[in-house]
Amino acid sequence: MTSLLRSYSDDFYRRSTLLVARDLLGAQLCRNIGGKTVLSGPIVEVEAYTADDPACHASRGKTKRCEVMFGPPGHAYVYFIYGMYHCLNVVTEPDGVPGAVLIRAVGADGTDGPGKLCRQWQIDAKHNGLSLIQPGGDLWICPSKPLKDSDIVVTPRIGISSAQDRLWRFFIKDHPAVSGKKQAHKTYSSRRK
DNA sequence: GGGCCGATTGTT
DNA sequence: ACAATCGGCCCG
Repeated sequence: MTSLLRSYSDDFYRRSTLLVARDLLGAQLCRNIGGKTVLSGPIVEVEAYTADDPACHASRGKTKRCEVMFGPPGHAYVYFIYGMYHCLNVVTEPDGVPGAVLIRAVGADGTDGPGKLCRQWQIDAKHNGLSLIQPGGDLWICPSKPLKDSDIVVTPRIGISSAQDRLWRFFIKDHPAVSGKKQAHKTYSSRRK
C-alpha cells in the first residue's frame, strides 16, 4: 500500500465546494493523536454547504462560529451541535468566500455519521481552524485514485429543513459505512443540472 | 438577559 | 416519535 504521508495542497480546496465534495470521496482521512497513534480510512460520505445556501451556517454572514468558513481553504471547520456532538468540515473556495464540505462518514470501524466520527477520532473545537495540508500533522487528507461517477450516489442533505431540492449529499455506492440508507437517491452520473 | 433551535444519535 | 443536552444566534 502507498504511503499515507501525502496530502492535497490548498489548490485542491480552492475550488467549487461541489467539486471538492465529489473529489473527496475515496480520499484517506488521516489522524495522529498524541504524535503517535494513527487512524485512517477512506471518506465515503460528504455534504456541500455554500454561501448562497440557506442551510449553510455562513448564509447570513460571518459570525464567531462560522468565521473559519470565510478563511483560507484547506482548513478544518469544526462546530458543536445538539449539546453533545462535533462535526468536521473542510473549508473550500478562495479566501474570503465561505464554503465547506461536511465529512459524514469514513470507512473505518464504527465511524458512520458525523457526530460519531468526531467522537471516536477525538476531533473537537480545538481543531477548528487547523490546517489540513500538513502530512503527518494532527489531521490531514491523503489523495487516492479518483472514483468513477457511476460509483457515486447523490441525495438531498440529511438533518436540514431547507433547500431539500439540492442534491448536495454524495456517497460511495453500496458502502456499508454510509448513514441514512433509507433515503431515495440518484446516481451522480445521472444528476440533473 | 432570555428563549429558541440545531449539518445528531440512541432509545421508546 | 422523542429525549439528551448546551452553545450560538437573534431579539429586545
